[in-house]
Amino acid sequence: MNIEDQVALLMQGTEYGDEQLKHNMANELRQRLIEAEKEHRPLRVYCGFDPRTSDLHLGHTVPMRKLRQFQELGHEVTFVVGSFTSLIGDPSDKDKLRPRLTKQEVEHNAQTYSEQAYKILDRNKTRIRFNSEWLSELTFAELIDLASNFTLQQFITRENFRKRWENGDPIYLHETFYAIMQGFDAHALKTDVQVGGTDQLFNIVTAARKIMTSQGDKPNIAIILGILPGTDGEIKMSKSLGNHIPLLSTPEDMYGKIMSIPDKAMGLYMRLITRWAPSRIDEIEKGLKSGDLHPRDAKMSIAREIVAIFYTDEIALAAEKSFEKIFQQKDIPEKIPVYTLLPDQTVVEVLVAAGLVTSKSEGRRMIEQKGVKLDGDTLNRFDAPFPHSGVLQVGKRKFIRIN
RNA sequence: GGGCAGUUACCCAAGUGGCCAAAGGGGACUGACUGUAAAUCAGUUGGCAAAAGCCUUCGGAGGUUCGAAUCCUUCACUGCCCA
Repeated sequence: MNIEDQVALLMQGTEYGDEQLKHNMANELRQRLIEAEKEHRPLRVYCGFDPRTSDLHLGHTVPMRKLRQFQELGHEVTFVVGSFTSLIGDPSDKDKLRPRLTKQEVEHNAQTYSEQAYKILDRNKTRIRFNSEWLSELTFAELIDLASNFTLQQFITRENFRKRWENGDPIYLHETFYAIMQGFDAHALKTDVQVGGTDQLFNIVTAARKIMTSQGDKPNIAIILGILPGTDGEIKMSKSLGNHIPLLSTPEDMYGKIMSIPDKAMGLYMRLITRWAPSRIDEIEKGLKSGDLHPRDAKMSIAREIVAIFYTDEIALAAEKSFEKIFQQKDIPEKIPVYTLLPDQTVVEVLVAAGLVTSKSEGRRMIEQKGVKLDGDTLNRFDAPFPHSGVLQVGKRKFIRIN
């Protein structure tokens, strides 16, 4: 791929909050690509991951997709596990109990994390490093030297610190070290490019580049990716906000959840998580604008593409068929879980036992709201004995076969 | 170290002795409408119970009271001010 096309692809989905900065980064990226080509070397690209969560969702895959694009263009990708950070423990989220992880836990999480990451990254082309390798070696004197590159004002004017400052939320001194640590990662790896979300803008653009410069390195180029909204289409995808799409969803569920995002979020989904090239995305957006392409069909192709990333093309197609059956023909899907009826179970007991609802009260509510159907007939009595075997539907998307 | 303010359900936030399972908003869920959505409208949103009702919950632990989210003591955490 020629360098201009590489730049276009690699800048796809980036969000710097400042056109000038975006422009500068694109230019630097172009220069660095030219340089690397002359030197017959790939770019060194890295992204850090916090191994604390192991239940990943689509939002976590955004930087991975970007790394994959680099891999496909022949560049060298390092997946850095933020093991050092985890060992220290981050108290900034006071609601969440964030215990220090042991070395074993970090390694275990890193393992499960990377297994999910390999759905996107090319396993053979990915290097995994733990940042405790170099961060644990730093001396206090070295830390002071690194820290002297920054002023408190730089931190306090940062939006996320400023907000907390204004709200009276705690800002711990050591939180400022994270930026320094991240910068040191880039220095230790001598990276050309660093990938991260908009929340990493400061860490990458300001901190990492400054530290690298101070250590005599060429500063790395920041690829800052936009935030993937959740199923509500507005707010950042996050498990705690309940708007996430887990990677471990079933294909049908994943497909359905993607279909439920509002139309306006399609652009970000295409740019941030599909494998599509900029030209293809342009084409779709033109079609949508002119009315030649129905938004529903566009969204269906996005859903199919995303499911195919985590499963296979065949499975994605099957998920699509199943979706069409449920929503367009109002039929039941082909493959659904099975629950075997026990003697004397009432309707609500079956709902709970089959895991369709989390409590009897919720089951009762569902029935009162006419959200429970057996073979298409709405069930009205939750205390009645379960009528007969058949297909039980709860809400729009949950089905189970009752034997 | 001292003084003051604060900690409420998934999140934000009201409530300052009984009418509080706890206002309001957001989110989530269900239904109607649709294109699957969005927007809009209606409803639900601690658990158990058919229901009346019962049980658990307002940072933790004790106490006062017929009765506590609300008063007292103490512990933990947070902020502000002073040192």
